[in-house]
Amino acid sequence: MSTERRAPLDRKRVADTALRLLNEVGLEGLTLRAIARELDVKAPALYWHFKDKQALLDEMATEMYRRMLAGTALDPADTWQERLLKTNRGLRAALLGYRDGAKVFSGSRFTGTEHAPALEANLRLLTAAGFTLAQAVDAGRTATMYTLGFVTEEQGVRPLGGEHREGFDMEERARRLARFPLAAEAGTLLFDDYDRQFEEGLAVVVAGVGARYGIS
Amino acid sequence: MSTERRAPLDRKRVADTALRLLNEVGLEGLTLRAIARELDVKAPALYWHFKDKQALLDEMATEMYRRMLAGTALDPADTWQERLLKTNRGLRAALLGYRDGAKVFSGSRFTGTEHAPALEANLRLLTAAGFTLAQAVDAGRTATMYTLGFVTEEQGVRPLGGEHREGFDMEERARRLARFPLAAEAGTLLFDDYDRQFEEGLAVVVAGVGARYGIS
DNA sequence: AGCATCTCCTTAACAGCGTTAAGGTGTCAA
DNA sequence: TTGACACCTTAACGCTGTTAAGGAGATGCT
Repeated sequence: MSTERRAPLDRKRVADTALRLLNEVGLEGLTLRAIARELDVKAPALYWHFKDKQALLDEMATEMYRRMLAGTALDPADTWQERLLKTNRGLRAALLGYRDGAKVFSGSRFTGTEHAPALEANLRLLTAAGFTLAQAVDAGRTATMYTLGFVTEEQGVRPLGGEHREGFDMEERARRLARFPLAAEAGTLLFDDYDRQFEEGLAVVVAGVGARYGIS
Repeated sequence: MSTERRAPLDRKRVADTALRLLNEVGLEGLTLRAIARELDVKAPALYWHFKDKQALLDEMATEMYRRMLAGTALDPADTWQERLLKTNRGLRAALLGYRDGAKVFSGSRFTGTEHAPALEANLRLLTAAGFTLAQAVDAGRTATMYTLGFVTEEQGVRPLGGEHREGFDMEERARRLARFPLAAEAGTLLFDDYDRQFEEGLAVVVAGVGARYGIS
């Protein structure tokens, strides 16, 4: 009979475990009871560390953000275009790293101030490149909103990189849209190669930032 | 004793009622039992008309889209810029018309082919303006993803145009970010005047479409 | 007229959810 | 030895989406 006592939980261990579990069961399967079972604990124990489930989701989002920072090398010599591309590619990669990652992320708020250094660095780089502070903020937000929207949609259609959700039979779609030739032809373009789609849209946003604020 | 018999339900009546109720109770309060009560019916009755709750949410999203089309006047003489602006302003307005509108919308798929005529019209206008079909699709998608991401965030912070969610005290934020002057100063810019923010980002996207595809 | 069929809804129930209340056990300090 | 505190358990509550089974009213067939 083992008298080994499990080390006490802390917020980070809970969030890490929950993130790992998220990839196995998805957001709708991510119940407090399942997380607790994984931690060898009963569900109400989690309420000692988090005031409710949303607080745990907030911590998970913060941890996702930390891992995104760790996975995105920010070179101070980046041009503003490179920086915008890098941060948004990094954001997408981080979100795609978890099933329903975008939903978890955009439904939550960060718990600390850990996002401040990166925000500061990006604002500094863009203002140094000639943007006003307001322009830098608007540019970053526009790109971020695009990325969040894109990945949310991407993960809604293709939850973990596998099959499509039902109702996406291309042949049947083309038949239904026979009276709308452009829309029908667009079908193959609409659902293929998300990497290319994302890069294309991101390039549009970056080009727009340069064009609208007159900075190249 | 009234022998009046309620007219039988249909999918549209259910979806309409659910949309009205959504604005009173929000997505998390939108239970099948609450919807059924509103329709003077018991919850399992809804399963006669919808195979599950997601099917009802899909119908609601489709109805939102119909109302967006009805509220957006599409002039065939629009320039491509005007068309992009109009459709995305209309999309945002439609989403903002319902509590958690963006979440309902982007978590769902349309039920029919009713989106096809508008899609066809937009693709026709953009290709006539000189875009290739692939470019037109990419341009429209980029703008739509931006709008969906933006409104999702907007409604997450300010669920129905009222107060902010807790944790958005500006003074306290500035104090915490004392070591990050640009980030601190950006605070007032970050959370003010969503209309202006949205228009600015949309203008960036439209400018980017023109710049990247060389069409003005 | 009588019987069957189909539509639309009800009653009853199930497993599972987030959450709260109350209490127990181990550890460390006085 | 006593008390306080950190951390977790057991039990329960009201709620959820969903299924199974069946009943009432209209419609059509013989």
